[in-house]
Amino acid sequence: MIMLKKVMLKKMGTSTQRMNKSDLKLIAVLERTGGFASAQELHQILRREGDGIGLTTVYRALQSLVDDKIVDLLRREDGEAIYRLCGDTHHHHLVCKSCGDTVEIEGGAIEKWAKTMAEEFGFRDVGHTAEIFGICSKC
Amino acid sequence: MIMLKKVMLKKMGTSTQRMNKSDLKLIAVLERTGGFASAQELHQILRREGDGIGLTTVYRALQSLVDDKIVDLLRREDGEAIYRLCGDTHHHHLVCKSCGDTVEIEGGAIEKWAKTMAEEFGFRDVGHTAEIFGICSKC
DNA sequence: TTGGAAATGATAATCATTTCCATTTTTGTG
DNA sequence: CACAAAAATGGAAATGATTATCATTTCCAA
Repeated sequence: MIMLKKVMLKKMGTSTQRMNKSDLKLIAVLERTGGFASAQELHQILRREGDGIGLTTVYRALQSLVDDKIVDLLRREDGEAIYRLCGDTHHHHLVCKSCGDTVEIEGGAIEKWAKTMAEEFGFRDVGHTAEIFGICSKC
Repeated sequence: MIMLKKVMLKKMGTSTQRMNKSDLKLIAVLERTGGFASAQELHQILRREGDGIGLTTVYRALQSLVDDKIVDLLRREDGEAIYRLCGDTHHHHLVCKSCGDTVEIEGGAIEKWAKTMAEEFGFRDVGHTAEIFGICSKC
């Protein structure tokens, strides 16, 4: 798994902490399933496969992966958290409120806007979040 | 209240149902507070003002306003539902990660970006969120 | 081997949101 | 005005995701 290696390197490089077994399991499932999945769903998948991992550990691993920017956290329409492996580039999302379909989009304008605004108000060390949601053409 | 009238007409026009007292109360609070608010917060505000409205009713009224597209439903980062009047020109925030100070900023570039992206991918009925985080000059 | 730190997972707690249901208010009609 | 039907209301309990607690287990360096 090329992706898995890349991800591991990324984490080892940016953090002093090692990646633990649970983190790896979660990454593997997310890779395999491809799309989004909630913590509950990921837990069920692992259980179904005979893994005795606890729900608590799933939440903890996901949280740590999100902190390390290895996994993206988004929200379903009902507010439930859903997770997905990040790509390497910083991107934003266009999410369908109805079917959950997601498109990764360019955010050049946003980067510029964030930078400009931060400068104007004397902020430093800035980051930003930006998401667009609507109804996709299929729905 | 010009806005209030406009909103009422909109509702009466698109629905056979009349707008009830609770709906009006919620709209009034949302107008007054201007920004976003969660159901719990709206309930507290009304209670604080001596209104004995029940939490259930607040949720019901908000749901109905959302159905009638009078109110937008968004999500906080933690998944809690937040509501705002549709058509409000909304602003974005520049938040200091250290002291919590917040500046309301213009988001013209974002609005345009969101619209462009949505069109490009065939999405309709779109909204967006965008926040900038950083360290302010005082910190 | 061993001592301590990190990881784990069952259970309980938390919190927003929904569901249920009995009561109250509103509405239309004679 | 009176009255029955319909709509609205709100308290309490249920639900479901997420988080906190804590005792136990695993890992690893010395």
